[in-house]
Amino acid sequence: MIPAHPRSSRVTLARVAKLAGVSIGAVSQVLSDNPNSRISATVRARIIAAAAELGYRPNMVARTLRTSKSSTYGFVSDTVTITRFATGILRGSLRAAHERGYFLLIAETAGDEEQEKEAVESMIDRGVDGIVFAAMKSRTSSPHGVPRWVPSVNVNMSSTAEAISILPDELNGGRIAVRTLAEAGHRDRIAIIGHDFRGSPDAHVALTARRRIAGIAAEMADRGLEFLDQRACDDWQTEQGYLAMRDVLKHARPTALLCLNDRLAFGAYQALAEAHLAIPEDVSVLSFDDDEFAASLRPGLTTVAIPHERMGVLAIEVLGAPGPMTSDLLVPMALHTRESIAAPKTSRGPAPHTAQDP
Amino acid sequence: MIPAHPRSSRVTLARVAKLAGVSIGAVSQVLSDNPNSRISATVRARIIAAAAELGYRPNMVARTLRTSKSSTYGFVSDTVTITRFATGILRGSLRAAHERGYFLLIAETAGDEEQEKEAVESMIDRGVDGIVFAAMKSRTSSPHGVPRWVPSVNVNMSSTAEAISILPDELNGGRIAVRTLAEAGHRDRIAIIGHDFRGSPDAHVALTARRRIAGIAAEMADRGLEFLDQRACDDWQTEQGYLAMRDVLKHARPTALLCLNDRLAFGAYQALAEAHLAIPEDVSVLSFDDDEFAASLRPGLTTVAIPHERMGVLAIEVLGAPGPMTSDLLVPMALHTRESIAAPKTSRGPAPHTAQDP
DNA sequence: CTGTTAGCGCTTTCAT
DNA sequence: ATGAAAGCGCTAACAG
Repeated sequence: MIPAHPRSSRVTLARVAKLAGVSIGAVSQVLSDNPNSRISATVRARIIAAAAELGYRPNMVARTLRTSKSSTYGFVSDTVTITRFATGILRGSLRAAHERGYFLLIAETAGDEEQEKEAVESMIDRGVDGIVFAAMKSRTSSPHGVPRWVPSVNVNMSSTAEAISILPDELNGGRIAVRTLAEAGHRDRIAIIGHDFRGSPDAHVALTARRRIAGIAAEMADRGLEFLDQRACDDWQTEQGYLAMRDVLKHARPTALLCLNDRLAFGAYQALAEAHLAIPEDVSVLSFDDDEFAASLRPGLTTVAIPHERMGVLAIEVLGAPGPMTSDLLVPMALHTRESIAAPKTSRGPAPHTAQDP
Repeated sequence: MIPAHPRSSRVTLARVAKLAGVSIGAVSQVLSDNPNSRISATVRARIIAAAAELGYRPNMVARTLRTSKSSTYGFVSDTVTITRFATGILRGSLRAAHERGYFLLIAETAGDEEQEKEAVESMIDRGVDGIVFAAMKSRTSSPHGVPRWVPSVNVNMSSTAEAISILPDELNGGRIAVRTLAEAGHRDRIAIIGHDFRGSPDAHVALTARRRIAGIAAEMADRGLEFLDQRACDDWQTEQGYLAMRDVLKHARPTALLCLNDRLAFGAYQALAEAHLAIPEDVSVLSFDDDEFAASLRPGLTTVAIPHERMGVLAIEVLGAPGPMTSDLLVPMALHTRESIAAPKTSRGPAPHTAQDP
């Protein structure tokens, strides 16, 4: 009796076996490329032909049940969507996963620990082979309650768990920024927005931002440079950038402006425009992140980009790697050059590369 | 002999049954809330207690194999990430799915038909209960090769397939835009950027955009209004907005500007600033989409928003609905009011709501 | 009312 | 070299 099956009539190994005139086991061996099993070439060919004719596709659910291997990773983030940061990571992971024949099961937790725990459990119930934790806002995450036998990796968040973390190399990013400005010829008239290097470190600043700041400070020191002016911002949003820049212009006339992220720079652009100061002729602007709108600004904003996608790719590679890795991964940040930087008007030509005291 | 199981020792129904001193079947009935089976309250309590004590979690893979129901939907899009549009839909779907205990399996196809087909097949291999197709760029999609017995729904794309589509109500959105401007008092000096209403319809314009344009035209006609000036743009990017606005200003001096999307408006802002024209005092600006940066502009851009999230939510609701729906769903667009609109300087006060001929 | 049984489709020993 | 058979963990139909 042929039961009218619910899911239409998906082709199973049994059907292929019957058509090829062999056993189910034999078909399985051939179609799942089992290495240690010698099936005669003729039979093998017959099986493959039968499978093709029937349009056989393996039932991954059954295979997963049998092998405890699902070709699926979980991807949990406080915000998967919204910001370019999160979507960049997702994009990278998606691509890397696809290349390996994997799919991603997504969950968004809004930073809520309970939701995260629930998501992780549900994912494990569904047999994921590993989980990537990504974060926008978090500084240091608490352990997410992943059983030891489920591989996991943290992206853009350092965790107290034993899993490894993938982070942008903000320290070097900060250095790159200062170097870029210095090599364009800016030395004594650089202003910075987002942090006050004379004050104590902002308590609210996230971990990675702190490294960014440290990198900037280090490179400034190495070159014997000091900021002409600096403004701390309690939040790195457009509005604060606008306000801070207006403030700066009341007191000083920088040739270059370093913004701690693109949104601040966006605000600064507006303040600069209001003051009828041209970018980059009057003041060069450099920032961090390479947000979506950075290329749409006029002139295009030169910025030290966070390697979102690369980080997402690495996350998948780590999950797929055999042994547990030991140390965190620092992914290099790269300068995305657009039109917002020029040599200062007053002292033309690039400055010498070596540090020089005044 | 207790085999050292691979996935640590996940608690199974068998373990719970043993602890509770009942059969596996009984436990299954209780824990999966099988309605038609009368298990005595005492036994039921004993089972629940045992499950709790052991921390039992159902193996969804096994359950799926048995029931052909995975509590998982596929989400395939040409670009899941990058644009706010796509991520908004994803966000909505994610939330709605979560509320129903569902997860989303994601795939990004870059608009490639081969990739899409492959993704769909792989998802079905994994037993998804339905698939949502979302699109950024597409106009009309070809059928995606989904078997009839897998529910599917299209978001922001009309398909030739028999699945229903969820689309923004662009026609009304266009009307809202014109009405907003008219009610603010703008009548005879409205310029528009992105399309030339005197020419033939731009062949390259996507389907939804075409409806947007039709809505604008209809509302203008209903009110007996005509555009002071208009510029077609072959691509709705920031740069074209800037160029178009500069052009407009050479010939005309509008009191209001209608941009066919936010990026064009962003460019127009820049041209307006260059011309030392203040928004909204000198010219009001209104556009469409509510892109991420719309709130960051200065002044904040008033825009007719695409209901991304709502569309994403509806997609999941449609998949979960019992019977196949018949007609497409048009989701209303809403005006997001910010600061870019004011009454025109020349003729103060709102215009009468009824249309009036010149 | 409860326990036993028969698979879902697949992989993997183990006999032949 | 190939086929038969035993489950992975669960649900649903059927005995008891």
